[in-house]
Formats: sequence, structure tokens, C-alpha cells
Amino acid sequence: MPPSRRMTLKDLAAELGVSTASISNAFNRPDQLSPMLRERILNEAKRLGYAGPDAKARSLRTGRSQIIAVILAESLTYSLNDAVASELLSGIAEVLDAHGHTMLLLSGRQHGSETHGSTNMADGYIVYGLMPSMTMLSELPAQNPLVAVDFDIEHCPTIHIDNEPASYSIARHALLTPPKRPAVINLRLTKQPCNGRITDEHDLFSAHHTITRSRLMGIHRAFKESGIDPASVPMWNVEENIHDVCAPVIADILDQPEEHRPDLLLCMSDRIALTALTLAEQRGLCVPDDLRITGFDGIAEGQYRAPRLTTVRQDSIEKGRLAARMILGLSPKEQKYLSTELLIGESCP
Amino acid sequence: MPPSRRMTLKDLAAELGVSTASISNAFNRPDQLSPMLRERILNEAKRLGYAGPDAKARSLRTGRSQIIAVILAESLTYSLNDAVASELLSGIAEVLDAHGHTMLLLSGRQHGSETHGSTNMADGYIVYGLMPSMTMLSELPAQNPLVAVDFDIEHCPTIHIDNEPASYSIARHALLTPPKRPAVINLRLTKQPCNGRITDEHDLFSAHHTITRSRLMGIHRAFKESGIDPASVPMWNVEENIHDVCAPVIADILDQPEEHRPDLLLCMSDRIALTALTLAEQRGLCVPDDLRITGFDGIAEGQYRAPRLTTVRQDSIEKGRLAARMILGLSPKEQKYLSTELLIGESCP
DNA sequence: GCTGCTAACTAAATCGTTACAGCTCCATGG
DNA sequence: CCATGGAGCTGTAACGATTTAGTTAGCAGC
Repeated sequence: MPPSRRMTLKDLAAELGVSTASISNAFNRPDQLSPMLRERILNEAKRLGYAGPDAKARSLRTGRSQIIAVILAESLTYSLNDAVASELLSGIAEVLDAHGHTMLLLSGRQHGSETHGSTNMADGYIVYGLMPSMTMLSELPAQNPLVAVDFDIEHCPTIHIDNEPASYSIARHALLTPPKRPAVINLRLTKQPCNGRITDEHDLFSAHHTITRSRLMGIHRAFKESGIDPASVPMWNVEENIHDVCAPVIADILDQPEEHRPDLLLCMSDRIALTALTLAEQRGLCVPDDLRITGFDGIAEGQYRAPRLTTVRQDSIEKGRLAARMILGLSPKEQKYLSTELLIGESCP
Repeated sequence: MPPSRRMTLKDLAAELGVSTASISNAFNRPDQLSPMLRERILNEAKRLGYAGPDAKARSLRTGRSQIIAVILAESLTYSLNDAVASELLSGIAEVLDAHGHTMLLLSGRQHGSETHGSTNMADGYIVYGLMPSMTMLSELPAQNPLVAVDFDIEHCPTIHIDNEPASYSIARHALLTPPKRPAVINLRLTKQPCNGRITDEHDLFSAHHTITRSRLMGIHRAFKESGIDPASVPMWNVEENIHDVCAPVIADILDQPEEHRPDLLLCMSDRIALTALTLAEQRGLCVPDDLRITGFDGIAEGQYRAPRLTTVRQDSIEKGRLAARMILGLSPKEQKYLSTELLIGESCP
């Protein structure tokens, strides 16, 4: 036996003088053979360094790989460092792991034009966020289950939260104390890329970004209810939910002369709000006395600090758990809305 | 053709009246057949809904899956929410993605006693951190490449940083301003689990955790050099690098009567240091005037705040990139030490 | 003694590709 | 006119498992 080639199930069968079926059963179905033979096989396998059936061959034969692919709208580099996406992945991993599955990470923003060759190996797909191109999704094997999170696909079970009411509730809370100069910081909500002040209202609402769009609707509803004309509220936009991208926009906002500087900042995400908090503190502004700030998401970083962020907590971990359970068929595949919770921190009491 | 079964390469070949080899070549090796035939095949494939060769079968035949497994010492739930691990994963993903590979996430802390069935499907393994049990590693296919990060495995290329000198340098910086009451917060450095004050010096240095051990050595060296007996410095320990686990320990430290409360806190990680910062601010202590704090790692969260954390930055993204390059054979497989950088923020000027 | 049943095992087909060897045909060069 | 060679294609043997159907042997019941 040349040690060059790895040992296979067949080799082991020959060595032991039994059929390959018995070896396979010894590893997979203990009830199908006598305990004596099973033990003999397992011992000999260990002695000869056979680590068990090859996953590649098994997956071809059985049609299943025990792999669930998570397709993230953004790049992996971004997603892995984004708290919301990370929590989602945590929840997914937790459930998959408990049921003997593993997680393959893919990005919808495919490198170059080709999708990865290993894409169609997965047993199922969890899609997170708005896909830049739908072609990738249409190329997935149709018979494999697909679950979407925070993004609607036709005829596909989806997990979301109710963004409009959630956003309305936090805005309403903030407006209980009437602001002198409120402002809103949107996330990627303009048709044309715009990192700064939104001057043309008509440029608002890029067709697709329904999540942040709903959040802005909620905010507008709260404004109207408080007798404030939404059109009179200055709006800003950031292109990416990343500190370094948000910082210059927020610096512009805060560096205005005091009589123009907002005293209430409604932010579309905690990342934006935290950046605002940092920049305010660096300028010696007191939060919440000089400036009140709200976020959205409820990430840990916003709660593990002083002052804590006033925000809407969405349970991304639970989103992930549920998505994984749906994919594995442990929960019914349906449209599911998870509840949110208003967290009132010191940043906007 | 019943639409029940998925279309295969062989079906397509029959439909077109060409050999399976030509279909395969049309998808994989354009130079092996005439452009005319290739186009005909690709068109027909699209028309009949054949999405390309099946990854499961291909991986069996070729022996490669284009999948690299990342085995994390901690649970996936922890790792995905830890900034250092996330940055490492980012770096890995970036390089793998650029070279047509995908990333499979595994945890060394296997669920139950069985390792995942899909483990041996990967083409290579990147191991991060101290494995709770080495049996998992010994079961990996021996002919597949293995690269370790922050953890020594015999005869295995490894990527680390020089923890002792890095830790020494930041401690020395902190001690330039002589502290009245310095203290150290260790990370999982006791033999017996201990979340709080370390009273018995003999209990220090759990056999394995060489990283934090080296960091403490560096701190001790700096103390000696400043004429301070390390044994006189109170030491504390936290069991997990998580806010909720660190918080009670740090609360104990800060809630001591003022004459015992430390004025310098050397923390083994940024996570610990940030928790300390938060708790100090909540108690109205001024950092750095009442209390100076240092961390270790250089995570973004520590720099995107005011005051910024004084810390040692290790480039975890680069660690990941390098690990991925080694696994793919793009960089020589060797023992590699990456450099670190002292970041001086306002938390300990 | 015959039938029927179960436990324990085997033989062979199959999963969907890739890769190797070989075949045909036409152009080229001597 | 024959040899040479390459372009373009085909046929088929792996790859390493799982699974179905089938073969024993042993035992119980009548």
C-alpha cells in the first residue's frame, strides 16, 4: 500500500476482507451491522489512519453537503466588521452548528464577473440584504431552499422587521422634547451617490433601498404629527455605514455656526450615531444637553459606553437563528416580522 | 425530459449530440474547442436551464473544492463578534475571494463530540488561536496545507506577533509618568477559572495561554526597569474578552475607596480597556486625569471614540491576508512575525 | 421437514464530473 | 505522395463514497 495515495473506504474494505457497504455502515448506521464487526472496523480504521468517509464523495452520492451558504449583499470585508451583520452570522452559526451543518460565506458583490465555482455545493442559501445583481440569485439551484433576510424576493420566505413603525417610535420619542433645529442623517438613500447635505429633495429615495426608505417614512410621520414640516428639516446622507465615511459628513454638520448647528440628530444607524457622538465629544459638545442623538439597530457598542445610545434594538442574532431554522426546515418557511424594542439611553433621554 | 431531476452535463450532451467532454471544456477550457461549438453549447445550456457543472461532482473528480476552512478556537458566536477575530476573517476573505476561493467557518470547540462531516472537504485549513483539543487538528487530512495564526503547531507555518516586546513598549510608555497605584488586568491567565482579583501568585500562568502570558512578561519587564516590584502591583483576571464578563471585575476595581483605587490600568486587550473606560466615565472619573488606561490590539472601536485608547495595534487584517496567501501557496510557508505599532491616544498620553 | 422471518452481510449500480487516450480530418512541408 | 502535426472532437475510466436489492444463515413455529 503506497502511502502516497490517501486511504479510501475501499482500501479499508479490502484490508479487512469485508464489503465497502459494511465500512460505510460502520461509520454511518451502527444499527446495520453487528457491534463486533463495527468495532473491528473502527479499530482497524484508526490503526491504518483512515479518518472516515470522504466528504466530497459523500456529498456527490447523497446530494447533500451539510453546508449552508450565506450570501451577503456587501463585501465580506465590510460585513465581517459590521456589528449588525456579525450578529446575524452569529445567530446563523449557532443553529447550524447545533445541527451538524457548517457555514460558507459568499458575497453577492462577486469578484469580477464570474460567480464562485463552489456556490452550487451548498444545501441551502440565506441571503442578506439587497443584492447588487439579481443574476447571482437566479443562478442558484432552484430545488435548494432559499431564505431572505431584510430583503424581499418573490415567493421566498423572508425575515424582516417593521422599519417604518420602529423608526416612527424613536422619532416620536425624540420629538417629545421639542428640538430647535432637528436634522436627519440618512444611509445611502439618494439616487446619485451623495456623501453630504441633500439639497434636492427629488434626489431622495433611490428605487431599491427599501429599508432606510421605510425608516425615513417613519421619521417623517413623527415630524408631521409634531407639527413640523418634514421639508423644513435639513437632511444629510452618508454613502457607507463606516466611521471613516460618516465622519466628514458629520464634521460638516457640527462645524456649522452654532445658530445653525442641529440640537437633535436622527441617525439611520447606530454606526452613524456613534460617529456623531464621538465627533461631538471631540468638539466639547455635551450630549444630550447641547445635542441629542438617536441611532438605529441596538448594537452592543452603543450600549457599552457612556452616554448610552438611544436607539431601536433589532435582534439580529434572533434573525439569524430563525433564518437558519427555516433553512433546515425546523421552522415553517413564511414571511416573518420580528419585533423591535425602543432603547432609551442617555444620548437622547 | 422530466423537470423533476436536475439537468446534468450528460443530459445536455445528449440533447446537443456532442460528447460530455466538450460540454465540460466549454465551461472550463475555452481553448479546447471551437468558438462556434462553445457558443452553441453555452446558448443551449442557458436555454435549457443548465447552470454549469455541479460543484460536488467536480470536487470529487478533481480533488479540490476551492474551499478553505477557517478553524476558530473559540465558538463562532464569540469569534464573529470579536473585533480582532473579525478583522482576521476579513483579511482571509479578501484574499480568498480574489482568488476564486470561499471560506468555510468551523469552530474548534466542536459541538458534542463529533467533528463536522464536511470538515475534510476543504482544500486547506487556517487555524486561529489555541485549540481546546488537539484531536480535531490531528484528524485533518495530512496532505492538505495547514497554517496557524497566533498559535504554534509543530512543523506548521505560523503567523504571530511578538507579544512580549509589544507589551513591554506600551507598559514602558505608561510608566514614563510614574503611577501612584498601577494595576494589571489579565485575560484568562490563571490555572483555575478566576474572574476577579488574583490573590495567589502561584495560580498565575495557566500552562497554555502563551499569548497573554507573554504580554504579562513584557509588562513585568517594564515594571522592573522602572524600579517597581511587579509583585507589588495588584493583578486582576477576566475569564472572557466580553464586556459583560469584564464589567463586574472592573466595577470591583473602580469601586474601591479612592486611596486604593488604581490611577493606571494596564489591560491585556482593548475590549477590557474599553469596558474600563466606560465604567470610569459612568462613575464620573476623568480619563486620563484620574485614571489612565491602556489596551492591546488596536481595534477600531478604541480609536473611533473620545478619548482614544492608548494601545498596541496589531494588524489582524494583514495577518489574515498573509495566512490566506500562505494557504494558497502565494507566499512562502514559514514562521512569520508581523510588526506592531504603539498607538498613543488620550486615554494614556 | 418445510415455511417464513430476521439479522448480518455482500455485490453492483449510481451520483456528475474531469481527464486521458485515441480518432478523424485537413493543411503543411519535403 | 507520404509523413507529420495539430485542431477539434469522442469514448470511457476513474474519483470515493452510499444505497438498493439480494444472498446467506440461523431460528422459531407448526
